[in-house]
Amino acid sequence: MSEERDVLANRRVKMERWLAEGEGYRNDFHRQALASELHERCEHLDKAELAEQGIATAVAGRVMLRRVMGKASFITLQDTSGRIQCYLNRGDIGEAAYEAFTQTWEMGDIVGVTGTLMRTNKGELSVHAAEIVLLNKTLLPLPEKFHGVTDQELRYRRRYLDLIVNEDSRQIFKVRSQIIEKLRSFFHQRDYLEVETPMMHSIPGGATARPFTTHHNALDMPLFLRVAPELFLKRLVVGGFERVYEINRNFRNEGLSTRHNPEFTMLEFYQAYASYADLMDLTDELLQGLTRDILGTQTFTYQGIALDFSKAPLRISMSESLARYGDVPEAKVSDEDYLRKLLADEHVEEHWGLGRLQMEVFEARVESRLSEPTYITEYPAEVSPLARRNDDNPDITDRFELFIGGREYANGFSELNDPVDQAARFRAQAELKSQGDNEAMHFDQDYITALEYGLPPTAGEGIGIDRLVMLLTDAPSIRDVLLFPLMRSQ
RNA sequence: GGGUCGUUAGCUCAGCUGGUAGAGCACCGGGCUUUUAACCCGUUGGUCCUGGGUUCGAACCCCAGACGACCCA
Repeated sequence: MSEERDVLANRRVKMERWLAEGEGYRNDFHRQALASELHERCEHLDKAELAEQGIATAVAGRVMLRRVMGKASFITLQDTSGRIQCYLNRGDIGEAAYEAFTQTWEMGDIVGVTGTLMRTNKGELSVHAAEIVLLNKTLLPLPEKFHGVTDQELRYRRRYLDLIVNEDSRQIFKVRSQIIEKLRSFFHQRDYLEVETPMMHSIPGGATARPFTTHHNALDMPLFLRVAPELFLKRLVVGGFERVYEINRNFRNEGLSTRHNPEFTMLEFYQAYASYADLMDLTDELLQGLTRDILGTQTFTYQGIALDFSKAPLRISMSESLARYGDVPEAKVSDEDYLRKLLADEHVEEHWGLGRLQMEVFEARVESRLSEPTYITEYPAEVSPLARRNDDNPDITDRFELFIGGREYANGFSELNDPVDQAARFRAQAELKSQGDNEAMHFDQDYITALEYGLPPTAGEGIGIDRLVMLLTDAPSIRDVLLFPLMRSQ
């Protein structure tokens, strides 16, 4: 391979030439406009009007396209807002600058262009350059200019390349930011206080999930990355912050899939003097507002599944859902032996009671069939260690989960505020843990103490933000909505 | 953990029944003063994922492995 023909060596040579002959890494170029601003501002101006007005501007960005035609050239710059074309004419910018452009500028370089706005014969808005500046060079070539990066792994591992090249990907993360902004304003409008609670827990709690473990050296103490903020948020309600929410990361030591990343973002919110039914109403409002504001419509498709958020989701109880979607005869819904037989192919523990069996059958046979938005209510107490028991039936709780397209999006319930019952439920969880269930909860005495000071009647809910972003951006994988998804190290 | 598919030039991809590899873009040289993935002419560029095996001969067939995507659990 001859040196001059080697792409990488060539770029190094040009970099050295630029450092030797150019102005180096300067940081005094002042951009006056973004690409999108110029397009908006000049939308209604034709070629003659632009020529007459001679609007001066300065743009900066990365060179994405380059068309050299002898003594004149076009380059297409990309900035955070979009793309703008620049017209470089040797007579206008001078022979030396034009020579530098043709000899040392490359695709991917970061440049500044000062000039006046014009429209080409074909009607494209362009900056007619008076002065051009090379602000930084790329040592590595960008991906192919038309196809970009299509290799999924490379898109995840080198997200910056994906972002440079794929507008769709940039759009997903802009929408993600908008969604989070909307969520914050939704809760602020309703007098919720945004709080941050610990990510490092000495006793992991708030969800049945396996935690990551770590260690604090100075205190010589084991610590766990949180699996949920729930128990801390309820301590705050005990403390008198009657409406709190947190948007932050949770960590669960589970496998990776298109729906699971070990760290993921969760919204949790708690409202005193509210019930789980109030939160379903609130969630309806939230989703209707989000779909309207983000998508501009309440009917859309996710991965080909038609969804309609203009009407409130169905609300049906778990046992009802087993009969309606799970092909469980109504008379058998509470028949332990029958349910156990249904789960013959699954992992089943001898000590599981009716509630756990119903939950397992639900997950195996019902969940994936809940295509249109549906709340499942009346979860068994056995699988809901933090939820308030139902007044009419102590074996079930005032809890719901929201399913859309066969996937869980939200989990909410009236909070268990009876410290004696909560202690008993913790003991049951600890017993499961001692039997080898590493997803079971620990006994959290400090949380019981907090409850003993009195938690007002409260309802709380968690919504997975990543899944919500997937839903609203029609993304097939959670990795598409995480800037830097966890990847096996190379 | 199981199944399916994939891995070929810097990038995006072809490559037939097994006969030792091609295109476009990028790069290099030349031409071109309103182009649009600019164009035209001429070059250059390969650990065909890795290791075995079959064969006169393997990118291609077989075995094992690595990595990835998707589906299932």
